Amino acid sequence: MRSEDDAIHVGALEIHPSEGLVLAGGRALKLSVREFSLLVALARNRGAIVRREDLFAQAWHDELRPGDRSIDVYVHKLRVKLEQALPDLAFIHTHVGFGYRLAPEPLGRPSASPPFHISAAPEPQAGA
Amino acid sequence: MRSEDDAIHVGALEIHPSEGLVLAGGRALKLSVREFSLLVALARNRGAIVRREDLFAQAWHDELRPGDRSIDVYVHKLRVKLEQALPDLAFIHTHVGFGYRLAPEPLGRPSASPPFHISAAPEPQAGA
DNA sequence: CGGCCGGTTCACCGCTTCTTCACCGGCGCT
DNA sequence: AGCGCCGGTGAAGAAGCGGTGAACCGGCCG
Repeated sequence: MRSEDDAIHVGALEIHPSEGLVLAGGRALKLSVREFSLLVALARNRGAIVRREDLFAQAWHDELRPGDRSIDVYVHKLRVKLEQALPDLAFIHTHVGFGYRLAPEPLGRPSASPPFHISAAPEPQAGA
Repeated sequence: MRSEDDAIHVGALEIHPSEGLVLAGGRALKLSVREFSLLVALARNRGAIVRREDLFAQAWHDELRPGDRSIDVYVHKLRVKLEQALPDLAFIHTHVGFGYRLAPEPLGRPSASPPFHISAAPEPQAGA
């Protein structure tokens, strides 16, 4: 009750950066420190595409070295846990060559009427 | 007796901080002073993740020294007594790297049956 | 005086977490 | 068609953190 002032809401996700707590549909998620940091970094820029370097800087407090795949691994871990908590929504979206974007979108086609429009994003949906 | 104003309810737990009394499913628990203080500290922040330093400050009224494992030991003692009183619920949850959280949750993995209701606004946030 | 009880500290151990590697499929480019 | 870039994913290995039983201590009560 006291910790809602700093909560970030992303769809059914409720993130409390200062507490290390994430509620998914009301249920507490069990995230590791890294997973949580990464989610917070994405959440602070929710709706926008965040570059890998920025994510690493915000979540690892260090500089991303070439060849480091840590972010990919943790994005995957986060996706797994989020999907298991909220199976009907996709939260973390990949923008190849740009970075990741956090937003609650229904599975399947996120393009019926996307609230976002990316100017130069090459959407990989063009079926051959 | 009926000081309900200061009673903290956590699932089947009923905690009376000012009386030193804890009822688990109606039965009184026999807790030591430390155990009780720790439980109260957790209960006052129920649902939230409480850092070890904060728990120690609230329950021991002292500053947690590095390497002090007292909290771990007492969390364990509490878990044993709580589990023996209410075998079907887990109350104290560990969040590695963050702290502990008090909340009644069914054993196993929280999957498709939330222990509590949360009116998480399922906003598809499409409109805009 | 001896036993009991609660609190603290210690030691060991198992699970969790983090990092890195390897492999794969998709895609654009040559 | 072949190649290289990029991200997805599973796994291995090492390190960190927390769980747990027991020893150790001091106070209290019988």
